[in-house]
Amino acid sequence: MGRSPCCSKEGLNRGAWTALEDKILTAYIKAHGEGKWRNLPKRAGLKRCGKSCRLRWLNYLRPDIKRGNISNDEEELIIRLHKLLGNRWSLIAGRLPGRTDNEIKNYWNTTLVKKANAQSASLQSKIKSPTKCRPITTEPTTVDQSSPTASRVIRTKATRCTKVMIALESPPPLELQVPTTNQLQVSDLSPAFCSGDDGQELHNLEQDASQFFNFNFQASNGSELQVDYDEYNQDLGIPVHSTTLEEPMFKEWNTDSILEGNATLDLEAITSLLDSAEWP
DNA sequence: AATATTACCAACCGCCAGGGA
DNA sequence: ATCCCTGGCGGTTGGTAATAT
Repeated sequence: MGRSPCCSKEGLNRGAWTALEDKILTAYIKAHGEGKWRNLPKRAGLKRCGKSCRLRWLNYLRPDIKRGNISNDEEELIIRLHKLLGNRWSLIAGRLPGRTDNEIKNYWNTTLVKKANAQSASLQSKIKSPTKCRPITTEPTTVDQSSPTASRVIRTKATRCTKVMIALESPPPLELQVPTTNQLQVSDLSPAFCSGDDGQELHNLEQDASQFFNFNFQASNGSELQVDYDEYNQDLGIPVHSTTLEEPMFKEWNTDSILEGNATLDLEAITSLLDSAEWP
């Protein structure tokens, strides 16, 4: 006997989410909170599997999701954590506020695997000829200026960021010490990369991290997130019910109210943990 | 300019663990 | 103790944009 599916898939929408579905899901969760995923689609009037709703919310719609490319610092952290934790994406993501396990998994599978392979190849060649040092080539950090509020179009398709636009008022880029080739090689073998003179790095990282969260998730004015249930339900061919989404429900929709007070990246603590002898 | 290939990422799938009945 | 439900996780797939030929 096979396992019963999480929900009946008949008549359900599949594939990319539409902007309207996103609005409905967002509004519903804002009003009723997360959880009860199985019942959520029916109650929200969505023709989606509950699992799909959960995934969409966690990976895309959550207001504390950090959009934009992975920074070099995050990348280094991912690499180090992956070394320690393996493919425990949720654990890794838990140490990178605003990043989802899916995003990190994708990033690893598409980008870092190649770098890791290149590194190991480099390491092997280094062992054969120790004088040859191949530094890790890090791609230039790009800044995706398309915040969730920057556009009303909710992109659900894969988008590649190839053009970099840096706003004049943007904070100066992180002045991280670029690790020397030797340091990288050492880090390749042990989690001791961050030991030593990285106090300033961590300070900068912390500052940078706080910038991630000090912005206000632009509380949508009611009209922008207003969901026309009637129209949507008619489109779906389901009975119209009178769900009213009150505008005030969006008033406190910002990261300050959603994130915990200490949600800023405690990279220092993370690094200390990684470097501590107690870490397995 | 057209076509083929590659890169990327959102979404899906199946399995598993924890908790409640 | 057992069963069932729910939520969560990691692997994989499919679609599309970008790039190469």
